[in-house]
Amino acid sequence: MATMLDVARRAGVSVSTVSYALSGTRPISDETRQRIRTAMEELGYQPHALARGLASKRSKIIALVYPPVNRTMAAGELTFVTSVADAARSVGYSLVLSTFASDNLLELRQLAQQGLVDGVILMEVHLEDPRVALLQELAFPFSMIGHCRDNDGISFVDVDFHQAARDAVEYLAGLGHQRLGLVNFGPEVVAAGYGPAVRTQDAFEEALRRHQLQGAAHACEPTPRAGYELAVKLLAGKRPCTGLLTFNERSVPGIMQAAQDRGLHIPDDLSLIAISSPAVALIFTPALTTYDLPIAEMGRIGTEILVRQLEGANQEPTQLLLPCRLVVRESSGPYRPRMPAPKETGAAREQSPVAHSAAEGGRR
Amino acid sequence: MATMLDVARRAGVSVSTVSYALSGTRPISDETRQRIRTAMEELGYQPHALARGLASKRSKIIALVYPPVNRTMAAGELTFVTSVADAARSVGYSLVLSTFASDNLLELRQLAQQGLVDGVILMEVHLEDPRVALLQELAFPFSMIGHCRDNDGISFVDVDFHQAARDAVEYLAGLGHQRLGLVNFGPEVVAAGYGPAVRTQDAFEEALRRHQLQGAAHACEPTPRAGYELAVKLLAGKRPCTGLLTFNERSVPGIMQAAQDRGLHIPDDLSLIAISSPAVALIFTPALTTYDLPIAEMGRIGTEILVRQLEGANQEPTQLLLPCRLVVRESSGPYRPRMPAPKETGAAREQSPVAHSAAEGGRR
DNA sequence: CTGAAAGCGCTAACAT
DNA sequence: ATGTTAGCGCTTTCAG
Repeated sequence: MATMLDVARRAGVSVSTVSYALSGTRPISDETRQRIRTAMEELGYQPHALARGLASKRSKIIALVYPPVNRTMAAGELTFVTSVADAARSVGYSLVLSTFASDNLLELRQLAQQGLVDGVILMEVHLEDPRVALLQELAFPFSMIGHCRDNDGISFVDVDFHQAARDAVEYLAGLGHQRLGLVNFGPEVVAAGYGPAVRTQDAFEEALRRHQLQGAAHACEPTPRAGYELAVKLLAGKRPCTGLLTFNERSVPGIMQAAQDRGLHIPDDLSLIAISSPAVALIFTPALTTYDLPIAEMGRIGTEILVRQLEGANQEPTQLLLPCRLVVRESSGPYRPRMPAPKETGAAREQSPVAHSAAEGGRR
Repeated sequence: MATMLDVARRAGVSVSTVSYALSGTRPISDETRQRIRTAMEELGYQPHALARGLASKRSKIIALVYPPVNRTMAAGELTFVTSVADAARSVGYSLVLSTFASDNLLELRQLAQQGLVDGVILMEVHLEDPRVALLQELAFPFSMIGHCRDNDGISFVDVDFHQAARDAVEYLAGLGHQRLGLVNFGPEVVAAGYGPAVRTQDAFEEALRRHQLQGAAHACEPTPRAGYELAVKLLAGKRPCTGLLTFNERSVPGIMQAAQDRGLHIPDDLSLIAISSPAVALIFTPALTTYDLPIAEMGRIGTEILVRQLEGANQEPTQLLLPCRLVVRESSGPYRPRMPAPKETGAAREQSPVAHSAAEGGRR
């Protein structure tokens, strides 16, 4: 590999001139610049990233800290990573991916102190996140995809789960649904203070109260089986849920299966709404009505706010809550009460609306 | 940040002693080692990755080159990345993720020449892959997840798609299916020589011939809609396909929907087999019979064979074709000919087997 | 507008 | 068993 010294010699200048020509940090005569450029091309010169980093104290590398938990099912997960990688590359940074767990502060400390990366992006953030405390203590630059309870001075981008959950409840209420359910993540995840789980649940319950609707949030492991078992319960009885909201994509197949097994039709008997990536919505039949997560955008913004911190002076932190857009597909619709009908039988369809709408107070 | 010199001073030794104590490259007395260790702890010393890399000419970083194409739908995609990251970390390497396209040789050359990474792992490999030629020309260490037509001297790990496709045909034949279809990727992908697409198709067609079965491979974009449209065609006519194989996960929802719309029951009327990750299999109803892709294993092995190359002397290349295990779930079963029945009607079920089994020659 | 030279923090001969 | 020291390839004062 040709070094900067090789280039300098060939161009008949000093190394520092080459360096300055490369960085543009000081004026170089056109002629010199041209000679240097030529020399570089002839030698196929590539600046050495480590040497540059060592000398300048800035590696131009950032890390994405992506703990192996709570990952959503589908296209979304990789999208986060690639959107960050793309965004980083477009501003001249490399991305290293770190997959250690959220409670592995040792690895995080190492990452921050070994000089490899200039800053990190935290994912899977919890309301109280020990990683944040550590990074602040080390005064190490970081941004978050997600946010904590206390975000003083921290740059982050997150989805507005509160708004999404509230809107979803209102949307369902507007369709005439009176008994709703939130299919959340497992109990430990909520207990651990995983942001999306907690915020969605809080907003859901609050909206329920405000609109005087029946229903509750339910813990559910992120598996089709768990979704099935929960849905079986929620759909049983004479006053089953008719509207379900979930951020737990992996449970959706189970929920759908449970509905089908009970002879319930989506969306006629049950509206199902997911907070999810559009790609996931389409793999289901019927296609899911969703609040679309702007995943790629979050990745991009998370990167940008970190890089701005690294490049610019220490300015104000950027804190961004992105809205989720409601995209109505096939899994949601107006409340159309009827008797649950056994599979492959349409018989009960005609009479039930009356019975139910009377019982429920005859909305619509 | 404390440097090695700080440690040396505090321990009353020279920097080289600290360095050797750290690397274990030469004998250090227990007492000295202990003093050094203490000093490091007291100072919270972390070796500087860039300095170390610059001096030793080995950054202990590898790159995963993951072009943004042909990605499968689900858990699999991130699993590749995380399994590589985990494997790398476990042998003391960091992972940088590069997402430039396969034909972006400029970026690849840069990556290889800027001294940041010691080697790369190539993904989404094509039969003739220009990236391979470039890396060989640069004599830059690499391994592949996937493999080319000519793999002389190259270490790789891949799934044995040939075996999987052949086995799938034989499995379906054994169930009595006579008219099969392969739902492949889009025509450009096959034409471009994307390994899995080509190998699966070749093996499929060959197996069809050997077993004297009807059927063909069909191009299909990786979307539910394309899957739907293709399946509608394949399931139409009086001699529709009764067994379908696909590596194209994204098309599966469409295929299933098409079957359902035609009143076809899976697996009674149609067996559907996917070459896929287990996680994907379970999100469908019925759960997919699959040839399970050992994704995490591939990521791990791909990393290990690269690192072995980097650490060890230049030994023989490792070339590994991993088998896919058939996991029978709910989407495949014996050929049970009957008349296609309209939705929610079971009437035709009883009589059709007779008609069809006569027509097909009465297997079973 | 350009050079010279002192590091950045570490490794690895070369010494002893 | 340990110390000395010359780099690794670049950035960035300090000087002109």
